[in-house]
Amino acid sequence: MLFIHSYYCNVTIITYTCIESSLCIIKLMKIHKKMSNMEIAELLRAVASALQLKGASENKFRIIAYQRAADAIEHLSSEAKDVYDEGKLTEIAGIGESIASHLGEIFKSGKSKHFSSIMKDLPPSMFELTKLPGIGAKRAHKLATELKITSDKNAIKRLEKAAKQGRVSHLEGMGELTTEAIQKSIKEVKGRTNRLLLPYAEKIAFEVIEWLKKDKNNKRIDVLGSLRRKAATVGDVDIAVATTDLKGSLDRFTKYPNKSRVLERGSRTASIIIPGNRQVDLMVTDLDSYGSLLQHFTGSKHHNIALRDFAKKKGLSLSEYGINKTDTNKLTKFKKEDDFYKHLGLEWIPPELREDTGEIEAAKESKLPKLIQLKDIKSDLQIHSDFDIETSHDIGESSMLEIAQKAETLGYEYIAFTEHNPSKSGHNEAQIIDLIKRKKEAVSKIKSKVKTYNALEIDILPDGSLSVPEKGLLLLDFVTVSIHSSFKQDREKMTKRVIRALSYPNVKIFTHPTGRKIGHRESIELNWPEVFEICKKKDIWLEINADSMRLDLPSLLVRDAIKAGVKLTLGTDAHYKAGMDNMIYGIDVARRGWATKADIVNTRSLSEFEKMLNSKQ
DNA sequence: GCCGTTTTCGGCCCGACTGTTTTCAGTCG
Repeated sequence: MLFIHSYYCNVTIITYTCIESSLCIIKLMKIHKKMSNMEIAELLRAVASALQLKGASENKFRIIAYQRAADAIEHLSSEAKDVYDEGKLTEIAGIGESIASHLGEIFKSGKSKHFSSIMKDLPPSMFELTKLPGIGAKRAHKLATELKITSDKNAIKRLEKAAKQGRVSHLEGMGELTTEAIQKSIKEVKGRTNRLLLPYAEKIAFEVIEWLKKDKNNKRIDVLGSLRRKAATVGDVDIAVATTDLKGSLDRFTKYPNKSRVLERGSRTASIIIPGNRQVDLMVTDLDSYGSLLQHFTGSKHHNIALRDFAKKKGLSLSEYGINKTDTNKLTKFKKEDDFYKHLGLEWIPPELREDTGEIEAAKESKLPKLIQLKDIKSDLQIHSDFDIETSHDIGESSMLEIAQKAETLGYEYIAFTEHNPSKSGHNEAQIIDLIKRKKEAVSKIKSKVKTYNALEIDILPDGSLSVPEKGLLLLDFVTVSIHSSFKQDREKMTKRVIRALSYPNVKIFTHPTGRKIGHRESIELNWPEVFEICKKKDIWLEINADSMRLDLPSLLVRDAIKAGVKLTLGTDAHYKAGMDNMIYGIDVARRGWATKADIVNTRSLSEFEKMLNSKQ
């Protein structure tokens, strides 16, 4: 795992990390009562693979249905088990009566007769082998049976050995090149960090784009895929180029100096591997079709499938080349992406919304939200200065004055200092109060055009009490609360804990509410509808933490919160002044959660914000 | 197996690339 702090990337300092590979920690697939969404998704994909082996005798759309169901479960904002308990599994798009009943059986009894019978005669190893790029169900099955690799334990390792011994190339339909491809795949999967955090993916793309820009025939260059949609994590880095010389553009790309090897090279696309076993893909086209290409490769897959379904009903067929009128077979090309959408009778849909969660219907009715932008932000509501408040957590590295000056350059009107509370074990109540008073005084002495608030980020203890006495809470301009311990409490206990914490006086923001650290720590379990209700009632705001490893609230919950009428704040959680530049990653999350300017508190002017603060319950 | 602006039955996105093939299968996005 790569872990680098304070990496300088052009205009901003970012902290980034690669995420541990889930493939390194191969979990054996077992059906049990408390299956997580990830495990269920894996199970449903295994069922799809099993069905695939039946070939022509199997309805291929049944296979696709299982794959879609797997995606649907994986992208849920709450645990499937909880949805089941509420009797709402079939309300999930992609889950019908049949799959819902099989999942129900699993949650009830820890077993599934149906799924077990589908996979009964198949070697468990094949489901491990399908995790290798280039190995689908059929090859996995062939390899597993012919090479007599049956157990899922060490399946990949055993395949590697067989390939080395030349036993793979003897199999029908697999030659030397297939053997080589398998060996490379294994090597890459072993060393692969699964998905990249957004800033790191942006940095890779930035460097490749700089290289491509030197070819004057490359007229337009954009990122594609999840990177363009600003997803929290990115798999492969995809780039589009509009050029007057397709071949020349691909040539330049495959000669990228910082590559490990060229993975593939066609007449319209090429892929390279860069150090870290990261794949970068290039798609080239002429200028006339650039809009269509951008649309196609921005995805998401689900958005495109839904869009094609929508087009088909109008007698149109979509591809990266343009829109084809089915009856006349006439292709219309698009230079600009918004013309592509217009041709379908839709508003241009911002990439962040392209996940097939209602954006096509909204675009049709011209009801897409006017998404928040970085320039709307007038404040950063979570910053840690170097004021020594004697906390057991980390303190900041920049002074209050430096931070205020930085806020001025960002054009902010106000900011909040939200250092962690003084350690509870090292101080008695009087000492905690004294430290808060001293901090208050320090804040009051800052000379800046920017209004500075004296707040704190206070621990929610395991029982839901706060680590600062009530008298201390009232000395602050406002209180932010968050969980920094006992993340594993069950849903009921955690919900009670959070609701108790939110009931203390002067609590205004629940910061990084899920506590997740992408690739390192799962979200806490919480009854979100209940928490939303309390927040709305007590006018407490939920933070979207812009730290790229947190991005918390996640975008799905952002959308749920907005629907529930809850207001949100953005905070960088900066521990050094340059960290305040990370606000853009919070904006990305907010946009993916369909947030408008009105939904985010710190788009308000200082006077409006003051009013909101003072309308305490 | 899922789902409904043509539908409770009959559809279900579309094309590129590779390898092992002589016209296609498998995989990917």
